[in-house]
Amino acid sequence: MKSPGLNSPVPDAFFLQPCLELAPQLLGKRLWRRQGKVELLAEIVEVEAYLGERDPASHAFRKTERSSVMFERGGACYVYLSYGMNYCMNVVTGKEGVGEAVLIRAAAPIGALDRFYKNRGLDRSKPARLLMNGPGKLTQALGIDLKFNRTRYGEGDLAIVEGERSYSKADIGRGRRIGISKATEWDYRFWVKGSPWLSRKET
DNA sequence: CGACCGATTGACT
DNA sequence: GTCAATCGGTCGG
Repeated sequence: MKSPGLNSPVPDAFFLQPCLELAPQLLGKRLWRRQGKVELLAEIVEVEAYLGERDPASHAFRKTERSSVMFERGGACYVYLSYGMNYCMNVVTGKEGVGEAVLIRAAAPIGALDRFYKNRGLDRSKPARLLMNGPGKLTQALGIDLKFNRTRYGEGDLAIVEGERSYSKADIGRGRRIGISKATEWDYRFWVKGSPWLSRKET
């Protein structure tokens, strides 16, 4: 039996919650993306929370031109270029003026995989788990780039929509964020326990 | 304006 | 496990 509202956009109030409360709730939600005539879906399985001025690892630690989108009203999309090579996508959370966002690190592809392989430039002989098991791979698979920065989820060709289920605390793993050099001890990463689509093996 | 540095990835030992 | 690619953001001079 399917959940009511499957694949319908999440309500606006969802984005207004505090970042650390919202982040685990994002697990099981889906990214919806219309790319030309094709509609793409992927279920979020791994995220990281980035707070504002009290989080040295966050781009919003200082309010700059780049990070200003993180201070917008929850539901904004923050995309930035990482290492000059990959795009990373975030869900801005909280009320306007609060500089918080959730980085989407990994997702499970839903439906036909052809477009995902094509967007990734991956040969079909490669395992599907390589399609979205990292923040840069995820954006590439979905065709997300800087054009989406400062747009709002649910207003264009990109949305966060309801999935088939939400995960309880027992189903969610929690640990340190990956790839940062500051505040490395903070457990702000959340993932779906046992998912084969994570960016790395669970430890 | 020059220098440094990443919220990463893929190729390679 | 190691390491280079690559470039916009940020900051110091």
